[in-house]
Amino acid sequence: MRATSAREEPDGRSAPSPRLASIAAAALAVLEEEGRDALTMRRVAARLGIRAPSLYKHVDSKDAIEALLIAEALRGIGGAMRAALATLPRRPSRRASLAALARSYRSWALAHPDLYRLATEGELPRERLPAGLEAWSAEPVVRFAAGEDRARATWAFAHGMTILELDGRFPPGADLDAAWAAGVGSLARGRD
Amino acid sequence: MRATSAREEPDGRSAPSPRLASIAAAALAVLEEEGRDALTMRRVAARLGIRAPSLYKHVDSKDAIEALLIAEALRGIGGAMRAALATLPRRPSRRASLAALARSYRSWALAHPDLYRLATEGELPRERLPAGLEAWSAEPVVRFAAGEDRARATWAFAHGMTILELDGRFPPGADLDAAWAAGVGSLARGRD
DNA sequence: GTCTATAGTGGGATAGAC
DNA sequence: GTCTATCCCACTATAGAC
Repeated sequence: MRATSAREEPDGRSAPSPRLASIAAAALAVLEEEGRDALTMRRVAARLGIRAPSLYKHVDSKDAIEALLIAEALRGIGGAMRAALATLPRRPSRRASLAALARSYRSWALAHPDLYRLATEGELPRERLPAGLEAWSAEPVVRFAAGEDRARATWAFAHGMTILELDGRFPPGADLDAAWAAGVGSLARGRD
Repeated sequence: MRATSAREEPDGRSAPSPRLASIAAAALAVLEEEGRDALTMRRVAARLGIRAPSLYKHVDSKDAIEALLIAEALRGIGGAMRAALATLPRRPSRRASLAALARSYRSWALAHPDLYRLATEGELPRERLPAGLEAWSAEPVVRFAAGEDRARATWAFAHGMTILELDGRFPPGADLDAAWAAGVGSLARGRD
Protein backbone atom coordinates (compact mmCIF):
# COMPACT_ATOMS: atom_id res chain seq x y z
CA MET A 1 0.00 0.00 0.00
CA ARG A 2 1.52 3.27 -1.06
CA ALA A 3 1.47 6.34 1.08
CA THR A 4 0.91 8.42 -1.99
CA SER A 5 -2.27 6.83 -3.15
CA ALA A 6 -5.62 7.86 -4.45
CA ARG A 7 -6.97 11.35 -4.48
CA GLU A 8 -8.55 13.25 -7.28
CA GLU A 9 -9.44 16.80 -6.35
CA PRO A 10 -6.77 19.48 -6.61
CA ASP A 11 -7.53 20.48 -3.07
CA GLY A 12 -7.10 16.90 -2.06
CA ARG A 13 -10.20 16.79 0.08
CA SER A 14 -10.79 13.22 -0.97
CA ALA A 15 -9.84 10.42 1.37
CA PRO A 16 -6.80 8.35 0.43
CA SER A 17 -7.79 5.30 2.41
CA PRO A 18 -9.35 5.10 5.83
CA ARG A 19 -6.16 3.60 7.21
CA LEU A 20 -3.88 6.26 5.81
CA ALA A 21 -6.25 8.97 6.91
CA SER A 22 -6.23 7.72 10.47
CA ILE A 23 -2.45 7.49 10.45
CA ALA A 24 -2.26 11.06 9.21
CA ALA A 25 -4.67 12.16 11.90
CA ALA A 26 -2.68 10.41 14.60
CA ALA A 27 0.56 11.91 13.34
CA LEU A 28 -1.01 15.35 13.27
CA ALA A 29 -2.19 14.98 16.84
CA VAL A 30 1.27 13.92 17.97
CA LEU A 31 2.88 16.82 16.15
CA GLU A 32 0.53 19.49 17.40
CA GLU A 33 0.15 18.23 20.94
CA GLU A 34 3.61 16.92 21.68
CA GLY A 35 5.83 18.86 19.35
CA ARG A 36 8.20 18.23 16.53
CA ASP A 37 10.60 15.92 18.30
CA ALA A 38 7.78 13.70 19.46
CA LEU A 39 6.88 12.78 15.92
CA THR A 40 8.22 9.24 15.95
CA MET A 41 6.90 5.97 14.62
CA ARG A 42 6.46 4.70 18.15
CA ARG A 43 4.30 7.58 19.27
CA VAL A 44 2.19 7.71 16.17
CA ALA A 45 1.55 4.01 16.58
CA ALA A 46 0.70 4.46 20.24
CA ARG A 47 -2.03 6.94 19.31
CA LEU A 48 -3.56 4.28 17.15
CA GLY A 49 -3.29 1.64 19.81
CA ILE A 50 -0.79 -0.42 17.87
CA ARG A 51 2.99 -0.92 17.83
CA ALA A 52 5.43 0.87 15.63
CA PRO A 53 6.29 -2.11 13.40
CA SER A 54 2.66 -2.43 12.40
CA LEU A 55 2.77 1.00 10.79
CA TYR A 56 5.07 -0.38 8.16
CA LYS A 57 2.24 -2.44 6.76
CA HIS A 58 0.56 0.79 5.72
CA VAL A 59 3.41 3.14 5.09
CA ASP A 60 6.87 2.48 3.79
CA SER A 61 8.77 4.87 5.98
CA LYS A 62 8.57 7.75 8.36
CA ASP A 63 9.06 10.08 5.41
CA ALA A 64 5.77 8.88 4.01
CA ILE A 65 3.99 9.94 7.18
CA GLU A 66 5.65 13.32 7.09
CA ALA A 67 4.53 13.70 3.49
CA LEU A 68 0.94 13.12 4.58
CA LEU A 69 1.33 15.96 7.04
CA ILE A 70 2.96 18.26 4.54
CA ALA A 71 0.06 17.66 2.17
CA GLU A 72 -2.29 18.51 5.00
CA ALA A 73 -0.42 21.76 5.57
CA LEU A 74 -0.59 22.73 1.91
CA ARG A 75 -4.32 22.09 1.88
CA GLY A 76 -4.69 24.11 5.06
CA ILE A 77 -2.79 27.12 3.83
CA GLY A 78 -4.40 27.12 0.42
CA GLY A 79 -7.81 26.75 1.99
CA ALA A 80 -7.24 29.52 4.51
CA MET A 81 -6.19 31.95 1.81
CA ARG A 82 -9.19 31.13 -0.36
CA ALA A 83 -11.49 31.56 2.58
CA ALA A 84 -9.98 34.97 3.27
CA LEU A 85 -10.52 36.11 -0.29
CA ALA A 86 -14.14 35.05 -0.07
CA THR A 87 -14.82 37.57 2.69
CA LEU A 88 -13.67 40.51 0.59
CA PRO A 89 -16.06 42.98 -1.12
CA ARG A 90 -16.93 42.76 -4.77
CA ARG A 91 -13.88 44.01 -6.58
CA PRO A 92 -11.08 44.36 -4.08
CA SER A 93 -7.88 46.18 -4.98
CA ARG A 94 -4.74 44.20 -5.46
CA ARG A 95 -3.46 45.62 -2.25
CA ALA A 96 -6.55 44.65 -0.28
CA SER A 97 -6.39 41.15 -1.72
CA LEU A 98 -2.73 40.72 -0.87
CA ALA A 99 -3.31 42.06 2.61
CA ALA A 100 -6.07 39.53 3.16
CA LEU A 101 -3.88 36.72 1.85
CA ALA A 102 -1.05 37.79 4.13
CA ARG A 103 -3.29 37.93 7.17
CA SER A 104 -4.71 34.49 6.56
CA TYR A 105 -1.31 33.01 5.80
CA ARG A 106 0.14 34.36 9.01
CA SER A 107 -2.85 33.32 11.08
CA TRP A 108 -2.81 29.82 9.76
CA ALA A 109 0.89 29.45 10.51
CA LEU A 110 0.59 30.84 14.01
CA ALA A 111 -2.25 28.44 14.68
CA HIS A 112 -0.23 25.46 13.42
CA PRO A 113 3.39 26.30 14.12
CA ASP A 114 4.85 22.82 14.08
CA LEU A 115 2.93 21.83 11.00
CA TYR A 116 4.02 25.01 9.26
CA ARG A 117 7.63 24.34 10.12
CA LEU A 118 7.42 20.75 9.00
CA ALA A 119 5.97 21.81 5.67
CA THR A 120 8.43 24.57 4.93
CA GLU A 121 11.67 23.20 6.32
CA GLY A 122 14.07 21.51 3.98
CA GLU A 123 13.28 20.11 0.60
CA LEU A 124 9.74 19.40 -0.42
CA PRO A 125 9.17 15.68 -1.07
CA ARG A 126 7.35 16.39 -4.30
CA GLU A 127 7.25 12.74 -5.38
CA ARG A 128 5.19 11.92 -2.33
CA LEU A 129 2.68 14.72 -2.68
CA PRO A 130 -0.56 14.62 -4.63
CA ALA A 131 0.02 16.06 -8.08
CA GLY A 132 -0.98 19.69 -8.36
CA LEU A 133 -1.32 20.31 -4.65
CA GLU A 134 1.75 22.50 -4.36
CA ALA A 135 0.56 24.73 -7.19
CA TRP A 136 -2.99 24.80 -5.84
CA SER A 137 -1.70 26.00 -2.51
CA ALA A 138 0.32 28.85 -4.01
CA GLU A 139 -2.21 29.87 -6.64
CA PRO A 140 -3.93 32.69 -4.72
CA VAL A 141 -0.64 34.52 -4.29
CA VAL A 142 0.25 34.07 -7.93
CA ARG A 143 -3.14 35.41 -8.93
CA PHE A 144 -2.89 38.66 -6.99
CA ALA A 145 0.77 39.47 -7.28
CA ALA A 146 1.84 41.51 -10.29
CA GLY A 147 3.81 38.97 -12.24
CA GLU A 148 5.75 35.90 -11.24
CA ASP A 149 8.76 37.77 -9.92
CA ARG A 150 6.56 39.75 -7.57
CA ALA A 151 4.73 36.59 -6.62
CA ARG A 152 7.97 34.91 -5.59
CA ALA A 153 9.13 38.00 -3.74
CA THR A 154 5.82 38.19 -1.93
CA TRP A 155 5.91 34.56 -0.98
CA ALA A 156 9.47 34.93 0.29
CA PHE A 157 8.50 37.96 2.32
CA ALA A 158 5.53 36.17 3.86
CA HIS A 159 7.50 33.06 4.67
CA GLY A 160 10.35 35.10 6.09
CA MET A 161 8.07 37.11 8.34
CA THR A 162 6.28 34.00 9.46
CA ILE A 163 9.23 31.79 10.24
CA LEU A 164 11.13 34.58 11.96
CA GLU A 165 8.09 35.26 14.11
CA LEU A 166 7.61 31.59 14.93
CA ASP A 167 11.24 31.27 15.86
CA GLY A 168 11.17 34.32 18.10
CA ARG A 169 13.74 36.14 16.02
CA PHE A 170 12.23 39.60 16.22
CA PRO A 171 12.86 41.76 19.27
CA PRO A 172 10.26 41.34 22.02
CA GLY A 173 8.49 44.63 21.48
CA ALA A 174 8.58 44.62 17.69
CA ASP A 175 5.41 45.75 15.96
CA LEU A 176 5.00 42.90 13.53
CA ASP A 177 1.65 44.10 12.25
CA ALA A 178 3.44 47.23 11.08
CA ALA A 179 6.24 45.24 9.48
CA TRP A 180 3.71 43.09 7.62
CA ALA A 181 1.88 46.20 6.49
CA ALA A 182 5.10 47.81 5.30
CA GLY A 183 6.04 44.74 3.31
CA VAL A 184 2.65 44.09 1.79
CA GLY A 185 2.25 47.76 1.00
CA SER A 186 5.58 47.88 -0.81
CA LEU A 187 5.08 44.66 -2.70
CA ALA A 188 1.52 45.47 -3.75
CA ARG A 189 2.39 48.85 -5.16
CA GLY A 190 2.19 49.27 -8.91
CA ARG A 191 -0.53 49.11 -11.51
CA ASP A 192 -3.63 47.81 -9.86
CA MET B 1 36.08 27.09 30.89
CA ARG B 2 33.00 28.68 29.45
CA ALA B 3 32.13 28.52 25.83
CA THR B 4 30.88 32.06 25.98
CA SER B 5 34.03 33.67 27.18
CA ALA B 6 36.13 36.68 26.38
CA ARG B 7 35.77 38.91 23.45
CA GLU B 8 35.68 42.64 23.26
CA GLU B 9 35.13 43.96 19.77
CA PRO B 10 31.58 44.24 18.49
CA ASP B 11 32.60 42.31 15.41
CA GLY B 12 34.02 39.66 17.64
CA ARG B 13 37.24 39.30 15.74
CA SER B 14 39.10 38.70 18.97
CA ALA B 15 40.08 35.20 19.92
CA PRO B 16 38.21 33.61 22.83
CA SER B 17 40.89 31.09 23.66
CA PRO B 18 43.09 29.09 21.34
CA ARG B 19 41.32 25.91 22.41
CA LEU B 20 37.85 27.22 21.77
CA ALA B 21 38.95 28.67 18.49
CA SER B 22 40.30 25.33 17.32
CA ILE B 23 37.11 23.60 18.40
CA ALA B 24 35.08 26.11 16.46
CA ALA B 25 37.29 25.62 13.44
CA ALA B 26 36.94 21.87 13.63
CA ALA B 27 33.19 22.12 14.01
CA LEU B 28 33.00 24.45 11.04
CA ALA B 29 35.01 22.04 8.93
CA VAL B 30 32.72 19.17 9.88
CA LEU B 31 29.63 21.21 9.12
CA GLU B 32 30.77 22.51 5.77
CA GLU B 33 32.47 19.38 4.53
CA GLU B 34 30.21 16.68 5.90
CA GLY B 35 26.89 18.42 6.31
CA ARG B 36 24.47 19.23 9.04
CA ASP B 37 23.82 15.74 10.34
CA ALA B 38 27.51 15.08 10.66
CA LEU B 39 27.90 17.78 13.27
CA THR B 40 28.32 15.52 16.29
CA MET B 41 30.64 15.59 19.24
CA ARG B 42 32.37 12.47 17.98
CA ARG B 43 33.22 13.93 14.61
CA VAL B 44 34.30 17.28 15.90
CA ALA B 45 36.58 15.53 18.34
CA ALA B 46 37.94 13.27 15.61
CA ARG B 47 38.99 16.33 13.62
CA LEU B 48 41.03 17.44 16.58
CA GLY B 49 42.56 14.04 17.07
CA ILE B 50 40.84 13.47 20.42
CA ARG B 51 37.77 11.62 21.70
CA ALA B 52 34.36 13.08 22.21
CA PRO B 53 34.40 13.03 26.01
CA SER B 54 37.50 15.19 26.03
CA LEU B 55 35.56 18.00 24.41
CA TYR B 56 33.56 18.39 27.57
CA LYS B 57 36.61 19.75 29.33
CA HIS B 58 36.43 22.80 27.10
CA VAL B 59 32.78 23.15 26.32
CA ASP B 60 29.77 22.34 28.42
CA SER B 61 27.54 20.93 25.73
CA LYS B 62 26.98 20.54 22.06
CA ASP B 63 24.84 23.65 22.16
CA ALA B 64 27.91 25.62 23.13
CA ILE B 65 29.69 24.46 20.01
CA GLU B 66 26.73 25.36 17.87
CA ALA B 67 26.70 28.79 19.45
CA LEU B 68 30.31 29.26 18.40
CA LEU B 69 29.28 28.52 14.85
CA ILE B 70 26.28 30.78 14.97
CA ALA B 71 28.50 33.59 16.17
CA GLU B 72 30.81 32.85 13.28
CA ALA B 73 27.88 33.10 10.89
CA LEU B 74 26.75 36.43 12.29
CA ARG B 75 30.26 37.80 11.93
CA GLY B 76 30.41 36.46 8.40
CA ILE B 77 27.14 37.97 7.27
CA GLY B 78 27.76 41.30 8.93
CA GLY B 79 31.24 41.42 7.48
CA ALA B 80 30.10 40.54 3.99
CA MET B 81 27.49 43.27 4.00
CA ARG B 82 29.94 45.88 5.21
CA ALA B 83 32.44 44.84 2.58
CA ALA B 84 29.78 45.22 -0.09
CA LEU B 85 28.90 48.72 1.06
CA ALA B 86 32.56 49.66 0.90
CA THR B 87 32.67 49.01 -2.83
CA LEU B 88 29.89 51.50 -3.56
CA PRO B 89 30.48 55.02 -4.96
CA ARG B 90 30.51 58.10 -2.77
CA ARG B 91 26.87 58.71 -1.95
CA PRO B 92 24.88 55.72 -3.11
CA SER B 93 21.08 55.84 -3.23
CA ARG B 94 19.13 53.89 -0.69
CA ARG B 95 18.13 51.53 -3.42
CA ALA B 96 21.69 50.94 -4.57
CA SER B 97 22.77 50.33 -1.00
CA LEU B 98 20.00 47.86 -0.31
CA ALA B 99 20.71 46.09 -3.58
CA ALA B 100 24.35 45.70 -2.60
CA LEU B 101 23.38 44.43 0.84
CA ALA B 102 20.98 41.92 -0.68
CA ARG B 103 23.57 40.64 -3.12
CA SER B 104 26.18 40.15 -0.46
CA TYR B 105 23.71 38.53 1.93
CA ARG B 106 22.59 36.06 -0.68
CA SER B 107 26.14 35.32 -1.83
CA TRP B 108 27.34 34.67 1.65
CA ALA B 109 24.47 32.30 2.35
CA LEU B 110 24.92 30.38 -0.89
CA ALA B 111 28.60 30.02 -0.10
CA HIS B 112 27.88 28.70 3.41
CA PRO B 113 24.52 26.96 3.17
CA ASP B 114 24.79 24.73 6.22
CA LEU B 115 26.20 27.47 8.37
CA TYR B 116 23.45 29.82 7.23
CA ARG B 117 20.81 27.26 8.06
CA LEU B 118 22.31 26.54 11.43
CA ALA B 119 22.34 30.23 12.28
CA THR B 120 18.81 30.99 11.16
CA GLU B 121 16.94 27.86 12.14
CA GLY B 122 15.05 27.80 15.39
CA GLU B 123 15.59 30.09 18.31
CA LEU B 124 18.73 32.11 18.65
CA PRO B 125 20.74 31.14 21.75
CA ARG B 126 21.25 34.76 22.72
CA GLU B 127 22.71 33.94 26.14
CA ARG B 128 25.55 32.13 24.46
CA LEU B 129 26.40 34.81 21.94
CA PRO B 130 28.79 37.69 22.43
CA ALA B 131 26.86 40.74 23.51
CA GLY B 132 26.05 43.08 20.68
CA LEU B 133 26.92 40.69 17.91
CA GLU B 134 23.36 40.11 16.77
CA ALA B 135 22.74 43.84 16.46
CA TRP B 136 26.10 44.40 14.79
CA SER B 137 25.22 41.84 12.17
CA ALA B 138 21.87 43.42 11.36
CA GLU B 139 22.98 47.03 11.55
CA PRO B 140 23.68 47.63 7.86
CA VAL B 141 20.12 46.69 6.96
CA VAL B 142 18.69 48.88 9.69
CA ARG B 143 20.80 51.77 8.47
CA PHE B 144 19.61 51.69 4.88
CA ALA B 145 16.01 50.65 5.27
CA ALA B 146 13.49 53.46 5.78
CA GLY B 147 12.46 52.88 9.35
CA GLU B 148 12.36 49.83 11.54
CA ASP B 149 9.22 48.35 10.01
CA ARG B 150 10.80 48.44 6.59
CA ALA B 151 14.01 47.06 8.03
CA ARG B 152 12.17 44.06 9.44
CA ALA B 153 10.24 43.55 6.24
CA THR B 154 13.45 43.72 4.25
CA TRP B 155 15.18 41.26 6.50
CA ALA B 156 12.23 38.89 6.27
CA PHE B 157 12.22 39.16 2.49
CA ALA B 158 15.94 38.47 2.27
CA HIS B 159 15.78 35.55 4.63
CA GLY B 160 12.74 34.14 2.88
CA MET B 161 14.35 34.34 -0.55
CA THR B 162 17.54 32.83 0.76
CA ILE B 163 16.16 29.91 2.66
CA LEU B 164 13.67 29.04 -0.06
CA GLU B 165 16.49 29.04 -2.57
CA LEU B 166 18.73 26.93 -0.38
CA ASP B 167 15.94 24.45 0.17
CA GLY B 168 15.17 24.19 -3.51
CA ARG B 169 11.66 25.48 -3.09
CA PHE B 170 11.46 27.61 -6.20
CA PRO B 171 10.67 25.99 -9.54
CA PRO B 172 13.76 24.82 -11.45
CA GLY B 173 13.72 27.55 -14.07
CA ALA B 174 12.75 30.41 -11.78
CA ASP B 175 14.60 33.67 -12.36
CA LEU B 176 15.65 34.39 -8.81
CA ASP B 177 17.72 37.42 -9.74
CA ALA B 178 14.52 38.98 -11.02
CA ALA B 179 12.60 38.05 -7.89
CA TRP B 180 15.32 39.60 -5.73
CA ALA B 181 15.27 42.72 -7.86
CA ALA B 182 11.50 42.96 -7.64
CA GLY B 183 11.57 42.66 -3.87
CA VAL B 184 14.44 45.00 -3.25
CA GLY B 185 12.98 47.51 -5.69
CA SER B 186 9.64 47.48 -3.93
CA LEU B 187 11.05 47.66 -0.45
CA ALA B 188 13.53 50.42 -1.25
CA ARG B 189 10.95 52.69 -2.79
CA GLY B 190 10.10 55.84 -0.91
CA ARG B 191 11.91 58.97 0.13
CA ASP B 192 15.57 58.51 -0.56
C1' DG C 1 43.84 17.54 29.61
C1' DT C 2 43.30 13.23 27.86
C1' DC C 3 41.86 8.60 28.03
C1' DT C 4 38.66 4.19 28.46
C1' DA C 5 34.45 2.57 29.59
C1' DT C 6 29.89 3.05 29.91
C1' DA C 7 25.43 4.70 31.18
C1' DG C 8 21.28 6.07 29.38
C1' DT C 9 18.26 7.30 25.79
C1' DG C 10 16.16 7.24 21.75
C1' DG C 11 15.48 6.39 17.04
C1' DG C 12 14.13 3.65 12.29
C1' DA C 13 13.46 -0.47 10.54
C1' DT C 14 13.14 -5.83 9.82
C1' DA C 15 12.11 -10.99 10.66
C1' DG C 16 9.04 -14.20 11.50
C1' DA C 17 5.24 -16.10 14.36
C1' DC C 18 0.34 -15.85 14.89
C1' DG D 1 -2.85 -6.86 10.15
C1' DT D 2 -0.86 -7.22 14.35
C1' DC D 3 2.36 -8.91 17.47
C1' DT D 4 7.10 -9.83 19.97
C1' DA D 5 11.71 -9.66 19.72
C1' DT D 6 15.47 -7.61 18.10
C1' DC D 7 19.00 -5.34 15.36
C1' DC D 8 21.70 -1.66 14.60
C1' DC D 9 22.44 2.63 14.73
C1' DA D 10 23.74 7.18 16.84
C1' DC D 11 23.82 10.43 20.14
C1' DT D 12 24.96 13.33 24.66
C1' DA D 13 26.98 13.07 28.74
C1' DT D 14 29.38 11.30 33.01
C1' DA D 15 32.81 8.69 36.06
C1' DG D 16 37.13 7.83 37.22
C1' DA D 17 41.90 6.39 36.03
C1' DC D 18 46.20 8.26 34.33
